[in-house]
Amino acid sequence: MPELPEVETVCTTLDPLIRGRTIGAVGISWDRTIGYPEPERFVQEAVGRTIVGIERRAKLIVIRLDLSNVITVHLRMTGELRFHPAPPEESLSQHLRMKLDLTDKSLLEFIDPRKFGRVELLTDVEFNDVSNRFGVEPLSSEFTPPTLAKLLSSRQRQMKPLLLDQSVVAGLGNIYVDEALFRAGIHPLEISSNVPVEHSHLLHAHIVAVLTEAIANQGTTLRNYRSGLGESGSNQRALRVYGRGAGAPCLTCNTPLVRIVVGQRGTMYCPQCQPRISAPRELDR
DNA sequence: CACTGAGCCTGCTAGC
DNA sequence: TGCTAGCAGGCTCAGT
Repeated sequence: MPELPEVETVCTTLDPLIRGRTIGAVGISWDRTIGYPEPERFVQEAVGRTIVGIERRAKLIVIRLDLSNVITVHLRMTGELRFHPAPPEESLSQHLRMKLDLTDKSLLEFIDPRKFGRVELLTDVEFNDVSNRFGVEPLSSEFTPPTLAKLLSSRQRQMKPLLLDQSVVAGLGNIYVDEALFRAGIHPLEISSNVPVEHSHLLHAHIVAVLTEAIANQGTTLRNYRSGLGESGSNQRALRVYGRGAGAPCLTCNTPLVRIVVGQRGTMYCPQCQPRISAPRELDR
């Protein structure tokens, strides 16, 4: 599923392609894809707008329009935003949920088999409210080792749910949290306030490294993810725990990896490399 | 505050 | 071969 590196890749590939183009028409084939406003109004307000740029905030694709509006796209699990320089000959994807026809005949398609993805049209002011609900951007200069140390020490939450919480750190998802915790040697159920400062500094470095490497590899393609040009990423071969089966040997120590469910999400870790610091609570068993 | 579970969805796979 | 049950999970909301 698309997380920060995948969304970043989509944005950087799409920006030079759609910047400066104007929306001529909007097609909506699954109403609930439009999260806000009502589909009718979405169309009214989008048509005629010129795209001035595209950027990322957390896992949101932010398409900046003229007249102080934005279109945000959240890919959720299986969403794909794909640009076509000219209308495809035939066979529109059966999973096409929305498309923007641009006035130069090019088009931007939103394809989403699972229908979890959402597209919204907001004013800059409304978008700022959305943006302010997200936590720190992990690749920004504001994300420092002391910043992360404080985020961990000020709460008593399990590490994995904490890192997945978009209001704490923005853009991390299941893949990169598992990978960063593995590299930092931190158990996914460890209580955040019990993580020593040196360990949190290590985690900081690994979060940055894991995301930076994934962006360099154009993202992780396990199933659906594609860039704005329809290309797969190659970061899947850099994964050390995510996507490997329970019992697969740890690449560091050969210990069989363990799979648990945390907050409804499958979680892989190495019991040898990621030991608990504090005593596990009853419920963690 | 921290945590749990339901609901949203459909393609894929394991098992019969 | 053909069918079905169960799994995958980001996010929001309601309840403990």
